[in-house]
Amino acid sequence: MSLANVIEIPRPSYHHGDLRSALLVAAKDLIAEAGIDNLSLRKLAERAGVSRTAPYHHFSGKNDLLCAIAAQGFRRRHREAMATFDDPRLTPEEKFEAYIFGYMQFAADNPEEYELMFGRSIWKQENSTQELRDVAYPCFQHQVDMVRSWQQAGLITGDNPLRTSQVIWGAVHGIAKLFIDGIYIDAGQIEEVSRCAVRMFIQNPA
Amino acid sequence: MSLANVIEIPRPSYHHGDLRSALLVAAKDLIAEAGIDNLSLRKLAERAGVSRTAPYHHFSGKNDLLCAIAAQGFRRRHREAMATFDDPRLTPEEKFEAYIFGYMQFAADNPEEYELMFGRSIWKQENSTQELRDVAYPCFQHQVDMVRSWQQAGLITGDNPLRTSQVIWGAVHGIAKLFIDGIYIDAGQIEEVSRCAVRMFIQNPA
DNA sequence: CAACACATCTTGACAGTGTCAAAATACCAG
DNA sequence: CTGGTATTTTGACACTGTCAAGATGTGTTG
Repeated sequence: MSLANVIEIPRPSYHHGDLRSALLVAAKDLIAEAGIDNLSLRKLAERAGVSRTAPYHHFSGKNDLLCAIAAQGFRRRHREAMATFDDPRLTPEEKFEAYIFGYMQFAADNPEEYELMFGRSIWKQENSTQELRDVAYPCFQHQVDMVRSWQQAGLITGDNPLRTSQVIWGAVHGIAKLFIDGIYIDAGQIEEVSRCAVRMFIQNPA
Repeated sequence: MSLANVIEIPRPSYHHGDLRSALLVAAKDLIAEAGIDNLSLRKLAERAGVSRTAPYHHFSGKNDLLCAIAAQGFRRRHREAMATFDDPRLTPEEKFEAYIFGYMQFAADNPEEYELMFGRSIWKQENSTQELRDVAYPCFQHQVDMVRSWQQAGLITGDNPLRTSQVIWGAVHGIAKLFIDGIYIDAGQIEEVSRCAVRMFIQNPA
């Protein structure tokens, strides 16, 4: 049993073996294949080889399932971000650049998953699961910590790390969204836009 | 007959009087009341007092209707942006500030409409209507023109106006999205974040 | 004025969705 | 083996968008 299984699969279950994680895998496949809109509980159940309402014994509803998938995405992104930020071979400036480019890469590589992770459906009202919040908030906090370190290194301006982080995150998030949604920014421009963003945020680029 | 009617209502029709614009009005009401997800063609038809399939004689489908509503939003936002940018009493710096704050205000005042205008549903694939593109693209172009003028005034950095515009627009768009979707930025922070964004983008803030 | 063409609207229908209730099945502890 | 419980299934309901076919109103033309 691999480490990934320990993390993703909390309990082995009875009939199916482990329907819960099987559903999560099938859901990610469906999303990657044909987009978030294409994911329906019924198709999902059919692909997993179970009845339409079987998923309801592992997720309280569709929203619950979506939150679980999004939580996986946040975990993965968080790992990525920490890996590059903790790389001792990189200067603060290289780390900042890697953060921006890494963020855009993540969004470009997993557009549908990104759409879900930051889509309003799982966040608006009280839709977000406790699990999702527990996973996502540290991810958000890490961005603030990174920004604070860049400020202390004199790399970027701004006094309040939280506000500065919100602006920078807003920028990468907005660019990613415009790109993913097919509004105004296309694939060929994404790298140049990222570079432009890095230049604009770094102080004294001379 | 007001100017608005000349713009919004292309043709008076037969039975209902003008079902097309009545549907657009009812749709905007429904969206403002209970969100984009709450808008269904059937509820819409019922509110307009017609049968379920009547709207299909004025819009080719739901996507077509959504595009038409979004187009109205772009027209309104474009008018707003032009009005403040063409105000001769404002300095370039004041115009830039007014643009950022005006953008956030528009998003905050019409969250559901904003969600529709920049939602992926009407943009991805080939969903966008010709009318929508004809209205939105000049709106996008205007942002580039504004950025160019701010660059020429030495207010903001960056050589390529298009790239710079994409970054700045990405920033305001991303902040607006994070706020609207209820992720990490709440109503009390929005003004401070906007101010922080202005400060970060303006060159030599000393 | 009558008749035709056409725009407009309605009724009926179909496949698809999320979700609940109740019945059936499989598993484990006693 | 037996009882209880976790798991799954079948049936059902209210929705959704959309199409086909028929009915009705409107304007134009002969």
